[in-house]
Amino acid sequence: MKWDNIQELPCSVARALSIFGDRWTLLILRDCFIGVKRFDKFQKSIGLSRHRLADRLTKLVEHEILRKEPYQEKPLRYEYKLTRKGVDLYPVLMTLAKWGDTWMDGGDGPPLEYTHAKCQHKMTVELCCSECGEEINPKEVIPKVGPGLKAYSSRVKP
Amino acid sequence: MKWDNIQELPCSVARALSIFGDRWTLLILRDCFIGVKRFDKFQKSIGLSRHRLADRLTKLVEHEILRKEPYQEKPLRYEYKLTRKGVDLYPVLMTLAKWGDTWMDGGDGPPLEYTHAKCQHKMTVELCCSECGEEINPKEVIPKVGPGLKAYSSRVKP
DNA sequence: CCACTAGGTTCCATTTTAGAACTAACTTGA
DNA sequence: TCAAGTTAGTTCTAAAATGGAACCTAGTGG
Repeated sequence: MKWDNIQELPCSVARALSIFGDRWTLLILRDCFIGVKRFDKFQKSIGLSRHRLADRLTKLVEHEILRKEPYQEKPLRYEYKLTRKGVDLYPVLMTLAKWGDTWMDGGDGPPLEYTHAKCQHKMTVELCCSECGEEINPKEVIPKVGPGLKAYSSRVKP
Repeated sequence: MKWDNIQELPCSVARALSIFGDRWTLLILRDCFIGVKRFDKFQKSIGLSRHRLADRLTKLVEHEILRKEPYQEKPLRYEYKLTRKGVDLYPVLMTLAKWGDTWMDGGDGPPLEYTHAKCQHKMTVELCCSECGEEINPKEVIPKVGPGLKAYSSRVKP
């Protein structure tokens, strides 16, 4: 299976990863959430080659995860901003960061700590049920075939 | 910057991605959560080359995200099981899946739907504050320098 | 005029990957 | 007993992706 075919699988994880399942894209998005907007800033912050960076930014714009907006004319310059679709990736980044904080801190504690403006406490993120609000235990979540998988099956072997 | 150096950055997202920020590893872990345990099942389910699969499984075992356990002797065969560290990746997979369900369903609806055994409702996952339990809005989370970043800075330029 | 900034693009050597074929150590059925 | 099947890999090679340096374009500041 080639990477380019992965987005056709009837799996939301595979489809999401077809866009940012590579070395650098999620680091670019992490930077977006901490306020980085310009080409050179991304490059210095992340340390990837300009070549790759240009490529990834273009891809993110194509997928409408970032939007290019001019911030000056003469010479015309753009900055990259998260769209709604991009902001929606916040839970992915935060759960990744929490896992890294827990398992990869090298004994030094988390690189960043977070405060919740609403309740003013130092916080971490938790995964909760949209219906009862309780914290999720993986064993208590039962996956069932949904409409997307049914539609796919009927197309593949009708 | 080479990929091999990424895990040394003082960033939990980068460190986490140094293990599974590639094309296939998160798909292997997704399969683990739906009960896949054996080499051939992974290969058929995901469609990556046997070569890559062997490589990724070895890496996941080295990082103690999976554990190899014999399920028969003569010939000796192992299966791969999630460790505690691996199970802790559940929120990452579920938030990825939710994003894919929302933005990449191709109009067919989600491939899988989930029921919460505890409350018996069809559910999605939400990101909540560990302290006040309210749903997280990215704008209300304030990151501050933590001990991990301080320790790193004092090592790099003391 | 010269250096500098910002945002790329081009080129090429090195790395990584995909896919097919091969191996090893058994088990099963005819 | 012997061929075929199962499971879990490993080896090989061509093709694709990557990293890094140099170059380009369109300005600004001195």
